[in-house]
Amino acid sequence: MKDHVNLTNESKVPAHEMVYRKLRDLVLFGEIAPGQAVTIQGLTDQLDAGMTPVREAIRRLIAEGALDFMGNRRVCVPNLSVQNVNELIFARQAIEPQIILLATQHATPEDIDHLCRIDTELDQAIKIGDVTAYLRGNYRFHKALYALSKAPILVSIADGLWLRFGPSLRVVCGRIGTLNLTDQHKETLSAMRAGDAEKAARAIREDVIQGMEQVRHVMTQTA
Amino acid sequence: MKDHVNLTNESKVPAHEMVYRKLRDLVLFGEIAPGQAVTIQGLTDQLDAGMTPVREAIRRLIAEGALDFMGNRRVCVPNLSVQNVNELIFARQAIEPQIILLATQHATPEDIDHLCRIDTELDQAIKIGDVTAYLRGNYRFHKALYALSKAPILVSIADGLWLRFGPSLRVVCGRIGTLNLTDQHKETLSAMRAGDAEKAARAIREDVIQGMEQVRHVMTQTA
DNA sequence: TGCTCCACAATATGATCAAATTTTTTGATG
DNA sequence: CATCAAAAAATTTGATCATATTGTGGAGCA
Repeated sequence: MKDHVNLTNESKVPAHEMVYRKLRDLVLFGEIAPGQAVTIQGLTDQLDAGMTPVREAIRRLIAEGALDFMGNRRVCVPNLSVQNVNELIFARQAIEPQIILLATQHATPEDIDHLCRIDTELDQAIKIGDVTAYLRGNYRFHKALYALSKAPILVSIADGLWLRFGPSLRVVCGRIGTLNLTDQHKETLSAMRAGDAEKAARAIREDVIQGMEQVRHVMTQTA
Repeated sequence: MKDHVNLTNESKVPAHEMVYRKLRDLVLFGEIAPGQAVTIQGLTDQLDAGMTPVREAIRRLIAEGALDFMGNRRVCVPNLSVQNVNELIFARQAIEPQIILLATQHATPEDIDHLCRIDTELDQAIKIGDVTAYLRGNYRFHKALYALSKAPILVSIADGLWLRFGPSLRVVCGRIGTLNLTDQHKETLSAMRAGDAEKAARAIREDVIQGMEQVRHVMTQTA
């Protein structure tokens, strides 16, 4: 009688949560391109889920800024304007260094080892030019860093920002290639290992600004 | 012909949007106290709306951090910890001055007159000790300021922060009384009128820190 | 070009099922 | 016989779906 297995989940997570996560991933990693429309019925088919869970997931993503509610009941992944990118740069460089400052204060050597492993995978993805692996790995690196901060509100802000510029990162990679990507992960990690929170924060600020400047560069050309 | 008025709306705004706004107000102005539970069925009765719109509104508010999704499918208005307040202070003082900087650059004399009128109403509310009018007016003042910035992403972040500390402001007012409230609205406005964006930003930073310190003070005692 | 009408997609309702909490019942122990 | 605890029933609440309703964009026609 309990054999009605819920096809997609471990019968623990509700469907609307499941749909939310899938859709979030689709947007965050650029699998639904900026500008592309999103329909409720399209998603009920694509993710084969009911209509109610899909509706709820879309509302959540709209509230987080990952989707845009055009006036006429139409929903799509937003295109970033140059002005938007400037706001994102300001917000990230204002928030993330503080998160890393706190993270450094809480990080154990094991935590830092874990971060190093993620970063190594990242380098590998860059070397072989696997864009999807790079995007996911880069996000995973930053997320792991956030988790150490024990600062849920700041993290939720930073997460919301990712949802906004994430979709454009695939475009950026396509334009400049993974090999030309730079980051400050190594510098951040060595500062963290040394327990120098201020220095780690400065390194991440560099990392953020470098990355976002590349986005700005590409967006300026496109617009 | 369209005289089938929908009791609550102008037959233009969808029900889920209507429910969202009402519920948002209820939370933002502390009419649902921090810690208090929120049930779907309770809201369908209280706001007399269908189940689907209520569901979507709740999801949105959860995504914005205004409501908290406790594990067992239970939802409530979050209680702020001292740690949370510290995060909020940091985030507000990092973001809002930039918004006001941009706002000052776009503000016309008429805009500033409008802000002055709101601030006058605010003083009135303080004088007669009308807590609800004070809370709403204070929010209205900051919102009007935000609107001038033309920076939608930064504004949505700031708005999200209000949703988190707003519920506690009523508690703060109850504790220290409206007459002991201080703000830097006059200083901000005169700097804006003089076109000194930097000074206006500094004034708002003062305003934010002063206000949030009062929250921290009360929360420290309560916890 | 501007109008009417049609089809489709989104919105909203209420029913149904499942899970969780609360209350009641019952049994064991001091 | 009273008290407490564990189990079971009942009620409350959430999740999901099928379906009805409404509104929007576009096709067809003047």
